Amino acid sequence: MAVHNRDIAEIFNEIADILDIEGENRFRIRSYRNAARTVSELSGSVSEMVEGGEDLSELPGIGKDLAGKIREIVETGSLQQLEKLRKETSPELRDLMSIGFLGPKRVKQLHEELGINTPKELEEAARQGKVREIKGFGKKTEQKILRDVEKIKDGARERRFLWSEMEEYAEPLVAYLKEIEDIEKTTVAGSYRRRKETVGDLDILVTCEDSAPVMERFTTYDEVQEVISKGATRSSVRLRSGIQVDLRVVADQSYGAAMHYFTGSKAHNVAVRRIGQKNKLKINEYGVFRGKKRVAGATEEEVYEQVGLPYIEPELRENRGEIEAAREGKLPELVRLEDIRGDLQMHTTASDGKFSIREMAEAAKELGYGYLAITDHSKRVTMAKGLDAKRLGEQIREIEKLNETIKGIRILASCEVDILADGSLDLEDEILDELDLVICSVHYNTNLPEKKQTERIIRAMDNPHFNIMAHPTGRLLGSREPYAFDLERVMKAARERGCFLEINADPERLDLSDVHCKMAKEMGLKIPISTDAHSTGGLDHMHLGVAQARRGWLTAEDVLNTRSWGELKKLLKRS
DNA sequence: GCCGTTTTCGGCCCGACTGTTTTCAGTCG
Repeated sequence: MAVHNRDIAEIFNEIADILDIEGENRFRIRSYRNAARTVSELSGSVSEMVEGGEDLSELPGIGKDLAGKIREIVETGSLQQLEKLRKETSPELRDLMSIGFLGPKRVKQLHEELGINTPKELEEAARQGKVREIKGFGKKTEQKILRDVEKIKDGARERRFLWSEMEEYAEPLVAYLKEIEDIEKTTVAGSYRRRKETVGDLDILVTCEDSAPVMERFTTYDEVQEVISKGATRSSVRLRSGIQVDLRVVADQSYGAAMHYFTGSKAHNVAVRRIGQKNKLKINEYGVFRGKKRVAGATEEEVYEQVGLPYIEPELRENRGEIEAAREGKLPELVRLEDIRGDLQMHTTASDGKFSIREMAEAAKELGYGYLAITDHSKRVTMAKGLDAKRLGEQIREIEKLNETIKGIRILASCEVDILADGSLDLEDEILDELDLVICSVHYNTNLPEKKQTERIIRAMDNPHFNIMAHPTGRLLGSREPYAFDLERVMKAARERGCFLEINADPERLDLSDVHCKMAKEMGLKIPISTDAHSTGGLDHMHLGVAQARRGWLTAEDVLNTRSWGELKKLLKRS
């Protein structure tokens, strides 16, 4: 059984939690958490690195000791140290930490003084009024515990929202806050600004002189269900949707420092501050300070300048090499929405789309594109009225006619052809030969063993008509895991054959992920960004795909459809 | 447990809010 990066990260996180409750040295605990993060965000497989004899201590945050532990996990599937810890302690206490404001110290207290191990026992004790008797706990804490235990039972676990879902909450709230006269700037920071594909909560930054009216307006917003905290510079609320929103108010002269601080990521901030520290600078949300003297703070550019770095785009701030790249002047100039010149995947009424070819073409023209590819499903996808060779032939003829009447944009004849279980394509070569390009995807037999799935896809790429693999991993954010296959091998195969893997800009897919984009880039594989629109409105999702590409370090050069159709055609041509 | 342009020891990012206390620990971001 292969050990995945996630398994290793989970073991380290569990060790960290147990040590935390045990009251171990907090820096040692941090080391385990850092290592968990490093491993889980790595694009390649740690197991394969171990098998390939690579030196794991080269990885950031992983030294000789943890490298040895990773090797043990890969080779045996478990870690002696964790098994021992589980025996010596009460590992179920971990669950208690998932209750809001209960951290390791309080969990330990509850365990030692009341013998509490589970949320159920905690509820009992709180109901009987035993919790308030512990030193440091009180009536309010006891009530909060009862409320939170209830929430856990309701299954109302904190969830992450799609970026596009979050936008629907963020924009109206920002507009609402901006109605206050004295407000100078209002910006959503946090992972929303970094354009992470899913966002856990909203961090809003406001600059103004007097914070009181802002806090008042914020905490009385009509979607607020609960005010978690309310202070002079910071307040937190929970909306009815379950989203937590944190609002920070600072003076305008601190805007840049505060933006930097609240945009994160945490790991990026820590790294930047560490550089500051070495240069005798203190960096906080109010500015950059040398002793007591503020030397920067109004803009983010200033903050970076003080630590000797150029401005780093929010999408890159994950401490995944951007600081080193910045230091060496090797930051990529990220692709922008304006660079996109065409859309290479969409559906029409011929299969499961809502609009005609003409309507899609006119909408694409409105967006300023030079071309669009019509990629209805092939016949295997019966549910979506997939096209057979005859109907596709008719569509090709229709497109030819439309191209004569609609000026200023070129409609490309294409198809989203299913990759069948044996790796053959769902349509015959004769008809594929008539298309401008061919998109291929897996919709069925998604649970083949990893090796078979990988070979199936690569076999499909052996067909010289295969140009682009659509939604390559098949994942749906929050609801479906990627199917099991070796993406790295598929990428290598694509590069060898002149095929490509797309970023699907559908809000639920965003497939490839940021990490996979970077992996492709490092392999020298260019990537198209397509919307997979099923309506004219769906074409607007392009910005989501571009954001994903930016998070994956892609430049306009790295993205296929930043080119004219003439140039693109040459790149698609397989020898 | 990691790490090094103060390099093999002695550090490890920084501040706000809450609840319970009476000066601060715990937790969070």
